[in-house]
Amino acid sequence: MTDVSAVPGVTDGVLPAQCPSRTVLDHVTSKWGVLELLALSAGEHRWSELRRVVQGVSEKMLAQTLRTLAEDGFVEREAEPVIPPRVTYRLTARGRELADHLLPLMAWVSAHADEIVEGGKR
Amino acid sequence: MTDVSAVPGVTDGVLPAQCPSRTVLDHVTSKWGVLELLALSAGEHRWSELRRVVQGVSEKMLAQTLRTLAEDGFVEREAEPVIPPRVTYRLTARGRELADHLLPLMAWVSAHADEIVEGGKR
DNA sequence: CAGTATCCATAGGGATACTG
DNA sequence: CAGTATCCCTATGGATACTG
Repeated sequence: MTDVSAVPGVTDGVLPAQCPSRTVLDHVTSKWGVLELLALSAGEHRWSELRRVVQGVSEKMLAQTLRTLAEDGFVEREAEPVIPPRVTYRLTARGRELADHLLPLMAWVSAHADEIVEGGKR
Repeated sequence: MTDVSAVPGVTDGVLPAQCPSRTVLDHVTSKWGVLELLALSAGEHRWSELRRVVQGVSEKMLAQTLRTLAEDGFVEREAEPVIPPRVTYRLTARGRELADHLLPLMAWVSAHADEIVEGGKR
């Protein structure tokens, strides 16, 4: 069993509705957010690489989620003033901490995904 | 650093677009899904308790996400044929495994949420 | 009590075109 | 190359009413 008490308020209200945790959680668990964090956990990437690596993401969504991840201090953006432009994204220290918690989850999910989707509870 | 290679395809394609992992990941990281799993990780709950404990969730969304979580085999639904009806939800073995990976993440997020939302990267 | 059904608003998100 | 800007559509999700 796990130490549920490590998460505040799990017995009474499960994250009190409008507390900051809800916001951060939404950013972190967003469809494209996780995949981008996952991609960057393997090392820094340029914009065009991320577009390719995070299959299916639109430019709009890539820009949007990268911006919020940067605002939350998970991702660092480095723009070199050259032509053509060259922009690199990498995890910050905080982002790496987060990724350390995200990766085991992702690993577990991708390890069990097949039996889950086809077989249901069997 | 974390062992990125534990997640298949992180260097090439980050979860090959239409592989099952994407689907399961979406269920698991859905806005209400995480909160419900979190709530149930503290112990079994009745429908009405979940409504109250997972603050802000609508009946529609509660029903919908509980159903997909049940289909994925994370949650077990027990309906006792009494009047008034009494339905209890609890984690399955698989659900507990998942929660074990989810809880550390949640704990980290709620521990750091304040500094993240206000201070940005500072 | 534990849902389902219905209606409706809005935001998520895709495609395309344009720019420094 | 690395984005923004725009249009547009659908799915998410809230509120309400109804049922076994």
